[in-house]
Amino acid sequence: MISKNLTAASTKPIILGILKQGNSYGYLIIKKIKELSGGKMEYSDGMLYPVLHRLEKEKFIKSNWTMDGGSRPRKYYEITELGKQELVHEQAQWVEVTSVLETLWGKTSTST
Amino acid sequence: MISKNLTAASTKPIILGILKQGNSYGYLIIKKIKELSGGKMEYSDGMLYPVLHRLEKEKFIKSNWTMDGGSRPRKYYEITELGKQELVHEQAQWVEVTSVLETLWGKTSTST
DNA sequence: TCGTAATACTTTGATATTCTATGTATATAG
DNA sequence: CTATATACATAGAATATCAAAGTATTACGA
Repeated sequence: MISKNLTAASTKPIILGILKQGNSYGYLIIKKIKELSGGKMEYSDGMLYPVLHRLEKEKFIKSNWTMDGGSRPRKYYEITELGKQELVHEQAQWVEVTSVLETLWGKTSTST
Repeated sequence: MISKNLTAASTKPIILGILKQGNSYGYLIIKKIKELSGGKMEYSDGMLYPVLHRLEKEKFIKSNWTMDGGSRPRKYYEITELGKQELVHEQAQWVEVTSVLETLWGKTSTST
């Protein structure tokens, strides 16, 4: 299992990344994350929905209810332009930190 | 500046990584992180010391006071065997999550 | 030698975050 | 008709965080 901190740090870029691939809704996003991580990351609904609400409040995503004939209502989320910008920003930060870590890992592994 | 979440997620591997390179003490660790990140990550002392205490309590690092002639007392920290194992573990998790993100980034950038 | 800045470590507690638990409701399979 | 999966929502207990304040020593210029 992925640690709490790391989960927290990756939640935003993962959700935005998934939505950049195409619109989706809460329940499906949870499944997609589980699938993408090979089961290593698993969000409960109580964990994910509040994050979606926050991201929407911050204008990174927007939602609209859909009732595809027959199925029950779903709240589809879509990434906004602002959200795309934020994703780029998140990406840059991730690379930044990873680079610091790689410097350290590189140096620590020289002893073979 | 690096986001709070990402800072939180990287604190442990960064500290353990620095100490794996060689013993160090709080004040110097703060400076080293700032230097390594090109100023993008900056810990206040109030942020770092409690983390060191926690890591020591968890047996990932151990400390001993030194009084090199002339200079004031310093609490040097050293990584333990358990700490080295934990670092490997942290590293694996980081790679895991980065791989999920890269999958998403890869797919999102196909549109050129 | 006096004052200031840098070094060095510590702890408290207000503030913010998180996520568990719980609730609602529909669709579907058996 | 019942159990389970789907689908979304939120209160608030529990926890984590970090700014701020405190202590003390050394270095250094005036």
